[in-house]
This record gives sequence, structure tokens and C-alpha cells, in this order.
Amino acid sequence: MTHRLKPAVVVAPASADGVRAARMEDVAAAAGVSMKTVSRVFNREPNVREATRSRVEQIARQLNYQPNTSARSLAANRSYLVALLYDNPSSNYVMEVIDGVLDACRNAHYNLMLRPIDYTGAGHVEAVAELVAQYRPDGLVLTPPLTDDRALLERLQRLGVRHASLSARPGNAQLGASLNERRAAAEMLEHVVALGHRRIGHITGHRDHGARAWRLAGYRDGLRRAGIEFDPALVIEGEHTFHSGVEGARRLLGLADPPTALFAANDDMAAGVIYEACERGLRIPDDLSVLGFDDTPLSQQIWPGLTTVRQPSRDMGRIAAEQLLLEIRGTGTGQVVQVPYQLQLRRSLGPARQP
Amino acid sequence: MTHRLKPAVVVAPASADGVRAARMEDVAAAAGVSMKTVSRVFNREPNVREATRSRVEQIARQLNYQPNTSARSLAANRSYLVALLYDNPSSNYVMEVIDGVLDACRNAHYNLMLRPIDYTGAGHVEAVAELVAQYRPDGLVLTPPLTDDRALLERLQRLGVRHASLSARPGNAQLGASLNERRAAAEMLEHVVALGHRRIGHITGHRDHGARAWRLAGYRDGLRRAGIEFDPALVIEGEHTFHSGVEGARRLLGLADPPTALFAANDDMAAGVIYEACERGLRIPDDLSVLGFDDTPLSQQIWPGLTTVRQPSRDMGRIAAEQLLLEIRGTGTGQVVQVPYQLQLRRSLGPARQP
DNA sequence: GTGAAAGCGCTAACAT
DNA sequence: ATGTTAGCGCTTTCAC
Repeated sequence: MTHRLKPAVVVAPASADGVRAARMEDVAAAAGVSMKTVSRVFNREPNVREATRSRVEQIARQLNYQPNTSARSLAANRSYLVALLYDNPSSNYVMEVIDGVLDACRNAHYNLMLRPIDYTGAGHVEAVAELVAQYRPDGLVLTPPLTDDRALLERLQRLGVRHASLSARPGNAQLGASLNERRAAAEMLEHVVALGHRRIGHITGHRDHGARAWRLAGYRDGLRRAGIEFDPALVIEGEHTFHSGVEGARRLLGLADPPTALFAANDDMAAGVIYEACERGLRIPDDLSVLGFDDTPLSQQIWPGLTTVRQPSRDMGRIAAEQLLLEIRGTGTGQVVQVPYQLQLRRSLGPARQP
Repeated sequence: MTHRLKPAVVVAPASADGVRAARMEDVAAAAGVSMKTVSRVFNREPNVREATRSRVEQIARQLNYQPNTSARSLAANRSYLVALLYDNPSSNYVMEVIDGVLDACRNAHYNLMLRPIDYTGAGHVEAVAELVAQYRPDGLVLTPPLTDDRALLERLQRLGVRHASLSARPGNAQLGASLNERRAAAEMLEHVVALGHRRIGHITGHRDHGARAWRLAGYRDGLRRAGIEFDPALVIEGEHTFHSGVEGARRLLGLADPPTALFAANDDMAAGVIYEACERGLRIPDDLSVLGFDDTPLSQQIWPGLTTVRQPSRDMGRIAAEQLLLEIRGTGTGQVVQVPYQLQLRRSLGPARQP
């Protein structure tokens, strides 16, 4: 007994459009080939004559055929889904990464799933495991600091889920994109020193982020090359938030002999520094130069414009997803791609105030 | 001939975990019930004895059973997918909306699909139609100005796809969330007037956004109530971007008799106003008060803090998705929910400068 | 309140 | 180079 009507047999209005969507069977029938051949065409498999291929493609277009993703997933045991896991430190950053990953996914006809994760929360590893069990993403993209979360990485390994990472610590990722943050920070420092600054403060990133160590090391490299002795009193622990930038500035600007320039490990904190400097009536850059890192949209929306290191987050998201998809689709071998940085000079940086 | 092994029969290591994921059949067997009963439990259908329900649930937990979404989708002819369409005017805004929608989706075990759309681009309606054909989302969430895109709305209607909207023009949505923007703007104006301002400029939103008319009308309401004559020379067309805020401020502050307060139709433009004012050496709020709308994170990251209308974008995203899901799941009747606004007073607003 | 069986639309394995 | 068939894991329909 047949419970459901086959449109190939009975044409019945089923959607609001008045016509049921075409299935692979319909295309196959119209093209005079088997379903398997249509399947081959749509999956770009070999062993289809060119003439057959183009005929199938034309018919499919005529019938406005769109493969049903659920059926494909079920039969092929793939989800055609990539999940992006992020712990939202800065919505500007995340949004750019999303844009890039989305770009790569759309090109590959993959779908993107988003999952905000609180990596400090208990059970965040379990939450990811559950996501994997339920949706079976073909791969994951991780942003810092999830990229370096030992427990999470081990679990992913056990689950056999591939992942690509942005700015992961070396060894924690085989796939993804990263940037030589240490060299970038050093270069920024050299530039600042060249403008006559000798007392340069630093507000670090959060301890769980690899970026903290790299940017701090770059800061020290820059000082060393200039022959400036490292002064621990000028380094404050931040945690990537605007508020921690304000706090850091408060402490550094409250010193008896305050710095003439402040290098924050990201733009949000740099914005906090500018805010606090303004509160104190300091003029930027006359009284204080401020430097950031990332070049998020924020750096152009505050006054004065923020001098920062341009990190191509959108590209990094796209590249990481591309490397992942290479492996997923078996069309190549993914790697960790180094992307270029660039000093973005804006008006928050000026010559050192003369003593 | 059997091509694939059934784990219920043969236990074979299939995943890296060493154990194949449990299927509904396994749960049914272990609980001594039929698959249909397990299905009923998982879909919260009626007609299951409480004892049976809890036994099934316990077994499922023991076996770590997670329903396979692809199989569910295929069989039920639903995608368990909601797509969010947005034309990215401000990444802060979009990110908040995403967060809210995601929240609602996760609660309902729905997946979210993102689709940035350039509504000015040719073929954007076709792009959406293709997305619908391929992924068959059970519903869409639209953000302005897509909420009021005639061609798009008509197409969705024909395709029979439900949608919920944020801040849609009345009549363009049956589902979603909105805010009385006109009243909010008027209230803001009254507050500004109470501080002695008489010449108050306005930079409008983009013409394609309903918000433009509402916020402009509120601005005029506020002036009228204060008995201040509307001066068209004080209104500049903006387009929601930081840059258009800078431009608008440039023109208004260049007037012979410049305004003492500037109300921008969103925060990004207000940040542009502050930027331009600083460029001119004006002190805020002493020389110029600046007002925004939305209360995105940006309004707290600039100096001085921006006085603005708090629009709960995250809640609006969540609520819109909830209304949509009510209809999708047939568990209720969705509507357009009015959400509250709130004046967010910060230091960019002060008493009018005495002439 | 519960179950049996058909079938959703596709791909995998095996044939030809 | 192309076709045949079983089956992916669930929900639906209908029977009990």
C-alpha cells in the first residue's frame, strides 16, 4: 500500500507555488538516464560523458531542480555543515570571522552553524560533544581561545572531528590561518620608538589567548632592539575588554612617571585607554599616543583614529574554512596559512612629548 | 544482499570513539518498545504513558542517543532550520540580533542559517529563492530594510515561506518584534529640549529603512511639543554609516548659526558626529550635545559616552525567532511583539551652551 | 496508548 | 560510461 503519492505519477499541488519541487528521479526520467547519473553530475564525479552531463544540467535547470540537502546528508553520511565555535570577546572580530567563514562555505555549498561557547563555563566540552553528536558537522572552525583549549581539543580528537583554527598556538592546529603577531607587535614598537617614545606601556591580552604571549614578546623585542630596558611596572594584565583597557590606563597613567605611549593588545582595550585619557583631560596624541591591535571597525569610529596592526580577520576566517573544506572534500591537503599584517597608522600616534 | 551493517546486529567500531552512535532502533530495543514510541517521546507527542516516557528517556540518556537531524528532516519534510537574512549596516547590530535568534533556535532545537544579502544588488530575490529551494528553511527572520522589500516579500509569499521581521513597517509582517521608535525619538527630544536646547539638528536614517520616517517623525513631534518651529535646514539625509554621520555633522556644524545638539538616527552616525566635532575642536557636551539611537556597544566605547535610545536588539532577535517558531511548530499563534525602549543617558548630552 | 510497515530523496556498493 | 538496488534513520499513516 502506498502512503505517499509520487509526483512522477500523480501531479498534485503541494507547495504554495502550485508545483511540487522536482526530485532527482524527475530529472533522471526527463533526461532519459538513471538517478545515479544525475547524482554523478551534481557531485562532479568522473565517468560521465560530456554530452550526458550537459543534457542533465540543462534539464535540471528547466525543472528548477535543487538537490535536497537532508536526503543527501542522510545517504552520504555527511552533514554538509561546518560549525563555527567562538567565545565572543569582541563582536566586531567575531562578525568579521563569520563573514569570511560564510564566504568559504557558500562557495562550497556548505552550510554554517554558529555556536557561542563560554569556555570558562563548566560543561562547555560536553556542549560541543552534544552538538557534534546531533548535527554531525563535517568540520569545526575554532577561534581563540578555544583553539588552545586542551580538554576540547582532546575530545575533538577522540570524536574524530576535523577542525581548523584561527591564531592557534603552534601544534594545536594542522589547519587554519595565523599571523606573525610577535613580529607585527615588534614592528609597531619600532615605529613608536622612532617617534621618540622611551616610556611605552603595554596592556596585555588575556592569559588564555596565545596572542597575549606573542604580542607581549613583540613588545619586548621592539624595546630590546631600541636598547630600552624592559620595565615590568609598565605592563598591565588586560583581558581584551574595553573595561580592562580603561583599568589598565588608569593604573599606568597614575604612575609618578607615566608612559608617553600605550600599546594595548587589542583595539577594544585601546579604545578604553583613549576613553580614560580623555577623562583625564589628556590630549591624544600630544600628551599620549595610543596603539591597538586588530584593526576592527572600532578603530576608525573613535576619535582620534587608532593606530593599530591590521589583522585580516575576515580573510583568516575564509582561509581557515577553505583549508578545512579542502580536507573534508578530499580535494587537497589543508595547512596553516600565514597571512600578512600591516601597520595601520592613524592619528592616535604622534611624536613623544618633549620633557 | 546487505550492503551496510546494522549495529543492532553486528557491533563494529565505526567512529573514532570506537562505538557507532546509537539510533532510535537501539533505544527502542533496549526499552522494549517500538521506534514509534521513542519517536513520540522525543517529539513530545501525546499518548505516551508517563512510565514509558521516563523509561525511554533514561535509556536514551544511557545510550547517549541523539536524534539524527538529517533523517528527521527527510522523513518529516521539515528542515529544522531558520534562516536569518540581513543586509549588514552595522556589525554590532547584526551580531546582537544573531545572538538573540540563536538563543531561540537552540531552545527549540532548531538550527540557524545566516545569509548576508545586498538588497541593492540585482538578483537578491533570486538568491533567496535559491536558498529556500535548496535548504528549505522552515522560516526566515528578516532585518531592515529587507523587512520592507516589496519584491522579496511577494516572492516569499508565493514560495509559501513564513517569515518574522524586526522593525518592519506595519502591514509588512505578521510576526516579529518592533519598538515604538517614533515615541522613543520624541521622548529623547523632549529631554534635550528640557536642557535648554532650541536648535537641534537631525541626521536621518537611510530612505529604505522604516526607521528613517519614524525617528524623523519623533524628532518633529518633540520639537512641536516644545513649540519649536521645524527648520528643514537642520535635517540632513544620512544612511546609517559612520561616514554619513561625519558628513552630516560637517554640514550642520558649518552653518552660520549651528545647532547646539545633534540627534543622529543611529549610533554609528552619532559616533561620526562626535568624530567630526572633535576634529573641529568642539568640546562635548559643552559646545555640542550628541544623541544616538540603538545603544550598540559602540555607544559606550567612544568618549564621551553616547546618550542614546536603548533598543534591545538581542531581545528583538530572540522574540522574532520565538514568534516564528511558535507558528512553525504549531504550538501557538505568533504576533508582532512591541518591546520597550529606554533613554540611555550618558555624557554626550549636557545643558545648552548659553549664547 | 502502542506498534508495523512504508517511504522521505538521495548515495553507496556492486553490476554491467 | 551507466544502471540497479539496498539502505541511510527517522516520521508518517493506519491498525490495533
